[in-house]
Amino acid sequence: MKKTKKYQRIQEYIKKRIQTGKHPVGSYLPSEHSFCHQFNTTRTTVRKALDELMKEGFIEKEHGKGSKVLERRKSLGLLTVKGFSGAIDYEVKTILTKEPKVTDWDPSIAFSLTKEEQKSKCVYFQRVRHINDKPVVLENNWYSLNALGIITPNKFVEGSFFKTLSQEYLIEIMGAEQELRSIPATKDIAHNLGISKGNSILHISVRFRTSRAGLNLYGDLYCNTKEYPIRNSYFL
Amino acid sequence: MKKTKKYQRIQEYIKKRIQTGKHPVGSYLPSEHSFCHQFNTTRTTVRKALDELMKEGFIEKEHGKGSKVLERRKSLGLLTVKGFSGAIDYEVKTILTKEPKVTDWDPSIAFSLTKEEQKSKCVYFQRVRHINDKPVVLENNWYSLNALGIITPNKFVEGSFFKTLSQEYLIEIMGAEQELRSIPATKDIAHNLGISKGNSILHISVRFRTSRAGLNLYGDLYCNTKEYPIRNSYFL
DNA sequence: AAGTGGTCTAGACCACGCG
DNA sequence: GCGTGGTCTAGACCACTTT
Repeated sequence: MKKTKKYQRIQEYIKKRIQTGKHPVGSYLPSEHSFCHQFNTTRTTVRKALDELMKEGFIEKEHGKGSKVLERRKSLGLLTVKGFSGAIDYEVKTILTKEPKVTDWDPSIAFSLTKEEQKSKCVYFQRVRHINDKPVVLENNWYSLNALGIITPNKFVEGSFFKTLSQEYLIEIMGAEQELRSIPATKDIAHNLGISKGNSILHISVRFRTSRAGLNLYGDLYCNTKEYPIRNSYFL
Repeated sequence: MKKTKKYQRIQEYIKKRIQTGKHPVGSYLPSEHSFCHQFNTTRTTVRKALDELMKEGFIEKEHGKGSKVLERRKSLGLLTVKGFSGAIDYEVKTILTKEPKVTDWDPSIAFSLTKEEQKSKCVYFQRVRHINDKPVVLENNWYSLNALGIITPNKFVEGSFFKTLSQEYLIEIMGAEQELRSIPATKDIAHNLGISKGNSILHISVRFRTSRAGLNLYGDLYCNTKEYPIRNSYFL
């Protein structure tokens, strides 16, 4: 009857414990040996489970010490799974300019919606990211109401939407697609970012795919890159 | 005496054979079993070597069939290790507008050079990428003369600089850093891209780190994203 | 049925970090 | 010295693809 693989069950067990705070960020997991006892298996299998968690960015291993729980900030293209703000490596203050509310889908979304999404209303909210008290990124977010329901911002874990999804709903980001364009600022964008209409800004459209069936997160970011360019690094 | 790990030796052996064309793209590697005989080891070790090659993007596995050699096009941020053009998923024609030549370093490079690089002259060349016979990306490239020497474009493998590095020099890309800015086109850029001065374009500065000590590849890309936005996807 | 990769067992020894 | 993770052996059985 059981079809799931043993290493996957162990992997999911540990992942859930990390997501629900049983193993806080910075702490060490129990040793591989003790997992072997707990699950009546061998190190090969336990190590396979831990390898997968490492690939997913939940832990890192330290030779001679143990497996340490990481803040999940795995790079995903320009952005990170920790949140939209991850692309900017300065101190960022976030101001919610439009509270989450149910609306129709915005036709400006750069990706084609699934049939399920088209049948659903969507939840929309807007935020502005500030660096040194100057607005730098204007950010629109959408997701399907049917797939998740409305999440009120006062429920945000540490103010982060992605952290809330992971820790409260056990939803993880699985992948993303994005489009980048350089455009002149419209009057509205310019007003929000405190710049002049027509200034060059970076427009990033992104779709995050999640581990919950039918749930995608859509984002539309307008970045003033004049003082704070978007930076990131990659390693193979 | 021997310090290298067995799986690493197997990994390097197979990688070299892929890079030198002994296992062409699309073909299947010998079976895990046969590698076990060849290296007098067990499948665990062979599989570890193949796992690493999979992570590096050289192969993929097909259950019941074998390990297939891939065209190495692993995504690296916006770009790909196959080449700068990888960020644009249309048919791209490349025109070499300035042949590789030895010059001083351009102060416009967005990254700080290493001491070694500062002591060396650099090799510079410029290309323009066309889509549907329209110029879309203007690309400046630099690297340290001392670290590699000058590579003449008629030696480019299939016209690709990165393929040349991999197949002729066994140099692989290890990582990259980049900065993105939205800027108005200068007169020179506008001229090269056939647009008007002041139009919004995307400026990408990138440094690729390679497996050869002291060799970084610097790139400066000016992209007209009006008709062809930069697209990419990621999976965790 | 034969051959491939995927999972798993039950050990062994080594390299690293720390008290 | 002890506990940790890293490498490796020598098998077994399963799942998938092809003939």
